[in-house]
Amino acid sequence: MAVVSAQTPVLQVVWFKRDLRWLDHAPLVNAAASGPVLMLWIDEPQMWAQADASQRHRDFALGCVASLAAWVAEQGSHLCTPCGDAIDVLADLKAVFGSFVMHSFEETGNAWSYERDLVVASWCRANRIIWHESPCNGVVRRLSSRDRWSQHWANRMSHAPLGVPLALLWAAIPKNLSHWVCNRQTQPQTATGATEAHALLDSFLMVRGQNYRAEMSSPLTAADSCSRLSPHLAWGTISVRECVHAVWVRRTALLKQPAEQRPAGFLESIKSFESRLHWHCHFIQKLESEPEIEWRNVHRGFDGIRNEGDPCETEAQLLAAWCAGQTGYPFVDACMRSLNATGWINFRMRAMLMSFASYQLWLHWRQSGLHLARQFIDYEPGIHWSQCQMQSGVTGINTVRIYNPIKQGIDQDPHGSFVRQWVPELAYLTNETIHTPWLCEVLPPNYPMPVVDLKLATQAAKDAIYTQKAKPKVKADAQAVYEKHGSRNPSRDRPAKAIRPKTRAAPQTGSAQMSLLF
DNA sequence: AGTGCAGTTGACTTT
DNA sequence: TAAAGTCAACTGCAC
Repeated sequence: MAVVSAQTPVLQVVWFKRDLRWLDHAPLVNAAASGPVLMLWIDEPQMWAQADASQRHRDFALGCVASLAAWVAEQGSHLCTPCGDAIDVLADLKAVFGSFVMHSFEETGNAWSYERDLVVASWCRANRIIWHESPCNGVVRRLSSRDRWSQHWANRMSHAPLGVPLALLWAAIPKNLSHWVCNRQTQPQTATGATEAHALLDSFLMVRGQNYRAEMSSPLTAADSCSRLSPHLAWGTISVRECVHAVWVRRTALLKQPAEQRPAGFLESIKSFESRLHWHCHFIQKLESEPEIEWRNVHRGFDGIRNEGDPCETEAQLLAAWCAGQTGYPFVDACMRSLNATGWINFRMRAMLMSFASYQLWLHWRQSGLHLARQFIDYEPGIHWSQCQMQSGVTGINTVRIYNPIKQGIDQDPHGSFVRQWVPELAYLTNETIHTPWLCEVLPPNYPMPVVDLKLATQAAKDAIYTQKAKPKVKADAQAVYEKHGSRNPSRDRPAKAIRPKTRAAPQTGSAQMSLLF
């Protein structure tokens, strides 16, 4: 066995994955403290070939990589961005450097990335390479119980975000690896990366977020009033902890102002934003604890209620209409077309789109979920698949929420301006008819009739889902899902209601624990 | 002035 | 992050 002298500087490889930043980056700090650092991002063709990946993701990620590369260049080194399988790249590194220590964040990703990390871990073991993985945001690896999860999260957030390493010694990149060096000329010139993330956070907390709470629900206002940090959190150009600490700083500043000078609603909006940062990790934790969430119902008692195989002809047509924004329901179509064009739509509309596909169209969430995954620039596997399952009613622990697209349209887009923008063939209709064009005397040309009857389809979906939910075995098994994944955070629960006088005794609905779910 | 009543509101339950 | 239905309290108004 070779004896490595204490003086031998061992190469420290920082493997960047979905953490394309230099601030609050534990692997970078740890690497810098241990030896000469080589910065690595691997362009993995297999990753981009997965069913949930899209060019849109790649464009965003490459922009962030370019921004990271620019920072590394300013620091006097180079970001290595080889293309290929991680194993092959690591083998090349070993061939050139002999040995190294690798640092990265724990990744909670799709099945492909999970498998890849298992292969990398086993390669590291076989090749005597030490791989240090740092916890990512509030997600806990090998979590034994959900009971104390909120405390875990609070503890993670309580420490100040890490700065740039005080001393950074760069490893020399040998000539035979010079083709790995990121050539920024070939990267897209999108303005993105950590700098943009911090600019968004700042403008949100100082200005745009004042009416976040009130304006996040409508697609007319959400685009400006929401933080728009989601793709940055997904690609790690900013950490959740950086956001949380910025929220605390802003809240302190607001509280210092005399109440009458304080911008109305800002504190409430910031509180709402902070709770969503908590949710962010809460949902990713589900995928971390149960990777099968990506393709299998969390509650197996809902297996088979929808077609899990290849879509039949009717289903394929419904799915295609939904994906293309051609369902005949103007608000659904406007939201989908807007999403397809921009890569983003607000949360409530995402829920409505998913609800429509899952209930009125009765499509399995995996099919519709893949379309959304590819469209969302901010696709975050843990959040996405948890949400898909929730909005399809197959978790067993969440309230069934079936959205009415006509009501949502009237509530969130009362003057039809969002519909007019994205469904121009309906632009000439009046406010009164724009959400129900099939009721017009003369049908709008070039716009489809509803692909399903809303009333009938909604009723059929309710019957099916509630029948399933009411089965004793399904009810009983929901408890196990709750134990594994349910939120124990009481602050997310509705406060206990005061007992109203003169009413009959309120019947107990569900267990005390179940009422803690959101 | 007090009563009857249709319509509204809000809290709560069911699906 | 739902929607629809139920029930009781409340409101405005006519007698």
